[in-house]
Amino acid sequence: MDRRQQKTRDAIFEAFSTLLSSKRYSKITVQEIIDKANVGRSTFYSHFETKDELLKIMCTDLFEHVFSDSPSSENTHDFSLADGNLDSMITHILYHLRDNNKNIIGILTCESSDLFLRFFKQYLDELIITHMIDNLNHRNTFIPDDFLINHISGSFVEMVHWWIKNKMQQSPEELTGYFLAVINPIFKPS
Amino acid sequence: MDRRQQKTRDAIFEAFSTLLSSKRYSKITVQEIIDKANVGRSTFYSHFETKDELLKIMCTDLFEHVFSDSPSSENTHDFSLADGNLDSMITHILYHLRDNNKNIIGILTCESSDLFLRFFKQYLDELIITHMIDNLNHRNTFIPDDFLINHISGSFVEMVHWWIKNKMQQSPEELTGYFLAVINPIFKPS
DNA sequence: ATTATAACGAACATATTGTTCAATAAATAT
DNA sequence: ATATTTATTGAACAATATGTTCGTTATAAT
Repeated sequence: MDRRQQKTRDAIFEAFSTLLSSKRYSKITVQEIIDKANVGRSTFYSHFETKDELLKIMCTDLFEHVFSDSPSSENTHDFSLADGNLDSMITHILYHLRDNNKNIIGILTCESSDLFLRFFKQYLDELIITHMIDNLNHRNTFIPDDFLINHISGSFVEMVHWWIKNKMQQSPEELTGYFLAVINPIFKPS
Repeated sequence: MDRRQQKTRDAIFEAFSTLLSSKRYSKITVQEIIDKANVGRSTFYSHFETKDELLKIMCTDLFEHVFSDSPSSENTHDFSLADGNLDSMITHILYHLRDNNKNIIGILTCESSDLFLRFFKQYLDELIITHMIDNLNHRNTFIPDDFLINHISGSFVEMVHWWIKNKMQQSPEELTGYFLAVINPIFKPS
């Protein structure tokens, strides 16, 4: 990729992220972004069709980074709740979210986190479907699969939302513990 | 309240709701609202400062309607999970959401439901804090109260989101069953 | 019938969006 | 090193949205 392209792209990401940390997404204008990024108007529109697309691409970039080197992709397709696979996977994801200090600090700001978390949940849904399908099959409850999937990914996202809102005070390990404590009991025989 | 005020207010709510069911909130303009509601521009702005405020007021109206005559407000402050209080309360809320055919159909459309659900969760958080505080105290886990509150209200909201997305196919009673099946086990001794 | 108050609507300044295009700058290829 | 390709620039543009103002008209309340 042309160095010039990369430069403007980075500048736009950087500017957008900074803006996101200080004000709500809906209140940010393209004008502000290009002012802060110091790129021409036409340049912005040659990179991104709209502000929405910019956000989506930034989110996708982050997710790919977070999930690409996650333990699950290296090891196995088994997320069984018994062993520590799910445990380490969750911890890993949380570390990525917390320590990603590239362009993502802003996007995680609670003021604008809703959009990010909505995209994030879509990713999680698919992740759970492909990796936890065995767990879901080997249980005997009346709860539909897709309800359960939605519940797990939804709980995760709401937890991250709470975490961000609380300035990420808890360690990833702590959070993982909390999460498993509210999710695991569902699968245990009563 | 002056009949004229009520009329324009209703017309705006109605128009806004209709628009919400056909397109995303962020894409709806004040111009479209006043065109469809057939009210003057200055009239709109004498009622609502911004589009955001309009949404917030519509949501608040709905919540007050949903929660005002809920079982909990009549009977007791005890939401104990043992008896059927929580059960009937949840069912009641779900019925309200499903059968409210005033101005709310649009706002529940999945395309725009995020904002609604975010407001909704704020309400739920407070509801749970005031009504379930005893349940939270009488358990012995390492999970912090506010994490648990967030988990419960978050799970509820994500469930409603899933429900709306699936065109509300399940009955409120079914949904309540699912919800209790994923929440109750947390409180049971392992 | 009188008074008060809402709605109207046109006009206004301001801001944002997304596009176009010729000129300029910087990268890549030969 | 030179030529060629490609990206950026900035100004100008039409189109649209925002939020306000104010005199006029219509409709409630008393």
